This record gives sequence, C-alpha cells and structure tokens, in this order.
Amino acid sequence: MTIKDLAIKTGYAVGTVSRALNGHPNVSEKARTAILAAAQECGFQLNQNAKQLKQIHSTNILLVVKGTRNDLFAEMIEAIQGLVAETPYQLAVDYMDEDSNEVLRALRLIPEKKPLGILFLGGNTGNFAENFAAIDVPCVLVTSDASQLPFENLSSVTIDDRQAACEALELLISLGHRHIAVIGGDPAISDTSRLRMDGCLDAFRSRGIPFDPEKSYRAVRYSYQGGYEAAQDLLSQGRSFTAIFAAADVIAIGAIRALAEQGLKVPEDVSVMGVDGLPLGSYLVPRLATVRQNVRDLAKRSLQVLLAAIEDSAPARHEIVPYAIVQRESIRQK
Amino acid sequence: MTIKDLAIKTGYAVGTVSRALNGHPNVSEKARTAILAAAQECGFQLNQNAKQLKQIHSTNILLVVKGTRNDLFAEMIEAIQGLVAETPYQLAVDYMDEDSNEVLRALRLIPEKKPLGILFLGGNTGNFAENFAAIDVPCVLVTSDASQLPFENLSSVTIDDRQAACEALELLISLGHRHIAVIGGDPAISDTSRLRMDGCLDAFRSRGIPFDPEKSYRAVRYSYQGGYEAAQDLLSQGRSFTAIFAAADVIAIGAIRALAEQGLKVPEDVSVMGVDGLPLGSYLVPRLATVRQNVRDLAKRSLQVLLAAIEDSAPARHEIVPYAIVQRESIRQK
DNA sequence: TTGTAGGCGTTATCAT
DNA sequence: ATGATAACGCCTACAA
Repeated sequence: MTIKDLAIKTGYAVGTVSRALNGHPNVSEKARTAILAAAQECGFQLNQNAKQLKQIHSTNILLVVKGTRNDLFAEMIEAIQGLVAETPYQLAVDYMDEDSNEVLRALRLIPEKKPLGILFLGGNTGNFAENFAAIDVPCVLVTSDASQLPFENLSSVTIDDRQAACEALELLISLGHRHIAVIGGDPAISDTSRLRMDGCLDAFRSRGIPFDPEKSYRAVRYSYQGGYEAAQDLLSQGRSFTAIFAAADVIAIGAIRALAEQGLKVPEDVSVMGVDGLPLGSYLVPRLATVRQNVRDLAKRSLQVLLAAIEDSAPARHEIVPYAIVQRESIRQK
Repeated sequence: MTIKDLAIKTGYAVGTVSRALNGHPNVSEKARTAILAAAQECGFQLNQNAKQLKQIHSTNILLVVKGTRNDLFAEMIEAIQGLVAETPYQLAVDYMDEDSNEVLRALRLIPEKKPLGILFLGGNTGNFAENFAAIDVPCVLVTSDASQLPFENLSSVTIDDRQAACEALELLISLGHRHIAVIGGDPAISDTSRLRMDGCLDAFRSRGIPFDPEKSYRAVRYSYQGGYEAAQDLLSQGRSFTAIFAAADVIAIGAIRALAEQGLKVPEDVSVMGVDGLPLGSYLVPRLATVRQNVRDLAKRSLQVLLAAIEDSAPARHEIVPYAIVQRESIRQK
C-alpha cells in the first residue's frame, strides 16, 4: 500500500494525496477528508524511508541520549516525549553508549534524519569544542553548560552543578559533619563530575575544613557497583568519615550497601546524600537525601530554548535551572 | 557525499561501489580495497533511508520492546545488543508504550524495516491471537509463552511464571508463613500476571492454606508506587499477613516502603519477596529475596531460536528457561 | 486546487 | 568482475 494506491482508490493524483496526508494548504476540504478517510480505512502509513530520503527539511527533532542505563535520562526522555507530542514536530530518539562521541554521532545522523534541531541529553564539552563546528542546526546541550563554547547555534540548559554540590556539602557540614567522604565521577572525563567535585572543594574551603582528595575522594562510574566498591575502599582505610556525599543517587545506594556490610547504619552511623532525585530514592528505607534535578523543568526549558532557536532564529541561550536540596532520612545531625 | 561521488572519486561505477561497501562477492580485491579506503577517508556512510527503501530483505533484526521503563527489559536489551553484535545482523530497537498493541506496531514497522525476524520483549498473547496472522517473518515472544497459539512462525522463550511463583510461595510457606499477601499485576490484562497469580494459588492449594484473593491479592501497575499503594491498602485492613509476595522487584520495593511507614521492619516483622532479580535488589538493605530471571540466558536462547528460524527455517519452538529462587535478607523464618 | 514528472541515494537486474 | 539503469515510495517544483 503506497500513496499511489491511495491515489487510485480515491481518484486523486499522488501529489494531492501527499499534500493532504502532510496537512499542506491548497487542498480542498473535500479532497482532504476523502483521502484521510481512505488512509484511515486501510491503516495506511507513509513510508518514513522514502519520506526522509526525499525531504529537504524534516519535521524531526533529534534527541541524542548519551548513556542507555541512566534513570535520570529515562525520566527526562519521557518528559520530552510528552512535550514534543504537543507540538507539530516529531521526536527521533537515538541512544548511544556512554563513552562514544555524541557530536560525531549526531553528525552522521544529520544527513539521514535532517532534523530541525538537536537536543543532547548529556554530553562532554570537550567533544563539542572539537567537532561541533560542522553542525549547523540549532542544538541544546542538556545537563551540561556550554556557555564557554564559541558556537552561535549551541544553547545549554543545566543546573549549577558546582553550586548544587557545594550547597549539599554545606548542608552536611551544617549538620555537624566535618569528615565527609565524596564519591563522584572522574573529573578528568566528565564536566559534570569536575563541577560537582569543585563544588565540594568550595564548600570545604569556605568553611575552613581540610579535605584531602587523595584520601577522601573516589572516582567511579555512575552505578550501584561503583558506589559499592568506592565505599568499601574508603572503609578499608578505617572509617574516618561521618558522612558520604555521592555525586549520583545510584552511587549513594551502592555506598549504603557497603556500609551495611560493615555493620554501619544510615543515618545513625553515617549520613549519605546523593544527587539526581530519582523516584526510587523516596521509596528507599531510609529515604535518600539528595539534590533533585527537576526533570520536567529541565525538559521544558530545553525544548523551549530549542524551539525558539528553530522557529524564531533566537540566539543561543545558556540557562541555569533551579535544583532542590532534598533533606530526607538518610542524613542527620552528627 | 553519496556512493555516486565515491564512484567518481574511485573511477568505478556505483554498482561496484555498492557491492564493495556491502561485502558482496564478485568484487575484485583491488576494487574492494580502493573503494573501502576512499570511503574510510571521507568518513562515508550509506544513507539508511535509501538503503532500506530499496532493499528487499534487510539484514535487520527487529526488537520490539513493550514498556519503556522496565529495568529487566533494559538489561535484556543490552544483552541482546551484545549478542547481535557478534552476528552479521543489525539490531533495530523499537520502544513502545506498555499499553499499546505490540503486534500492530510490528505490522507497521515491517514494510519499513523489512526485518528478517522479530523479537518481542514482552507481549500479550491476546494481541498475538488477534493480529499475528498478518506477520510472516519468524518471530520470538520473550517472557511470555506462545505455545498455545497456532502460528508456525511464532516461537517463545520464557521462564515458567506459574511454577516460579508457586516455588517462591512454597519457600515462604516453608519458612513458616501462613498468611501471605500477594501484590501482582492485573491477571485480566497480562498473561504473566495471571500465571504468577495462578502459581500462588497452586502453592496455597497444595499446602492446604486458605487464600482469599479479595482480601489478600492486589492488582497494580509494575511500579514502586503501585507496590507502595497496594501495601498501604493491605495494611489499612489490619496486618493479618507475615509475608508479602510481589510479582516484581519494583513492587516489592514500594511495599517495603509502605511497611516502614507503619513501623514494620523487613524481615523482622514482615518478609518480602519479589520477582525479576534486578541488580538493584542485591544492593538494597536488606537485600531483596527474589526469583531471578537469567537475563543472559533468556537473551541468548531467544536469539538462537530466532536465528535458527531465519537461517535454517527451523520450526517454531517454545522454550522454558530456568529461573533461580534467590533467598536473601528480606525473608526469614516466621 | 490539482496533476505531472523528476529525483532523493541506494540496491538489484540486466548486459557486457 | 564491472557498468548501466530501472526501480523503491515519497516530496516538490512546475504546469495546468
């Protein structure tokens, strides 16, 4: 079943059928209803291969997701899908490995999807600095800051990771903790990890608390196992800390497990705080204290910025959206 | 950059370029290396739209995933991707809403992707009974049993959900529990839910333990919140049970939270057991007892069955893969 | 408003 | 082994 068949069936020409199906103007009401009805009847669907092959500009917005096993991104994707559904655009989601180059990936996808704009969920500014120049459609980098990059078509929407980490640490400090271990990502690899680590250092410095990264910082993958192993390692040096700050909720969960295996209770013996605000955290016992990224907000602002760039040729913007310090059962006064 | 450009650049005709790029026979070694080198040099990539538009048979295997937010499936997808990477085939993953019709979805995808075979991750046999007849490529339904369906091109690979639930219940019973509440999916909607519920009933019956579904069974969505609300509801009727069997780990986690809010500890006051064997479960405190579905096994067998059907025209098979009862900290002797 | 026809980049079928 | 060429299904000028 092709539009040619539909044309024969309805008595119109393929051009008219195509226009009707795509909601173009210059189609009589009569033709439109007849064609749409016929299409409906046979469950007809345009062949996307042919469509995208021919189209100059698609009506696609491309969502490039870096990291397939990331609960925060999963939530965000759902939110973005919901929002895009209310627009005349189509969302094409592309999942990629956490350690491949998202910009190069986008570059290969562009001639195929011909997107009007691209949303990057996660990304490394280094990759952008190196390869983004070849991309000429409006883009938004979500969850990282691109304001330092010299690209006129690259916006960004993120929380202030550095300040968020700093504020989380300040909460722990204000609860009386002085010896705080930090488990995060590798600051050499991920911008976010570096910023969150810097935020921690800011807090220690401003409060005049000494912090030796060598002894109290561990760089791991954002995973349960990463948090688990890091906490084990920290504990193997003797428990000098009364609190752990984890740069992600999943890390915190792994760390809590490691503590439990040493007979340490949360929060009685050690306070633990994460980042992200995953739904899971509020079901754990104890509920996990965290820095919540407002998923809906992040999604909404990102799409708004992108659509403004696409529809109104608005210049690039670099937005900081608010986060929320969520004080819950896993932390307490020392 | 198209194969036409490549043809000009290398001095060969487009046909030869296409054949070389696709590893067809009847291409001289000289031509192949020259063309591949040129392609490499310009970072050339075939346009998938054009390719799939023209191809009679693709080299695609289609993976239709029902439910976007399902940790078990996420694991399985990863496993399948890894396995397919070792074959000459390409995996095309399609995610869909939990409550849309996976068979109809596949039906629309076929003319576009022209897959050699389809793997359904999750699915409702009702939908298959109704619409599968129109699909003529080999298919495998994973995590549900299709042996009762009259289709020669539909295989299935699953655990024995009924026996698994029964065995889990028997474990709880052998630990001395007599009043066990069950939280599962809606047996009217999902095959898996019905089978797991039936398994529970089997266990109660064979042990001569009375069970009133009205009072002790709750049907919810497979989510933290579903488990949480169901447990709250059960508790609101007074705590007559000493154990909860949840038909999914996520449900169990939600239920544990609800128990905690009533001051009930797991496993001291109530034992809780789930199903799936998510990695998360082994990091929780207490570690979650569960029925583990062996993801790698499920993935491997499914793909083997599909490839046998594709490559050797093997008849449909209906495989039952083993599960494992994982006794962990969240359950104990009553 | 509608019809016609050319071409998007590729594969596949012919010849050569 | 290679080259030329007709599709694949659709969109989009352009003509009517």
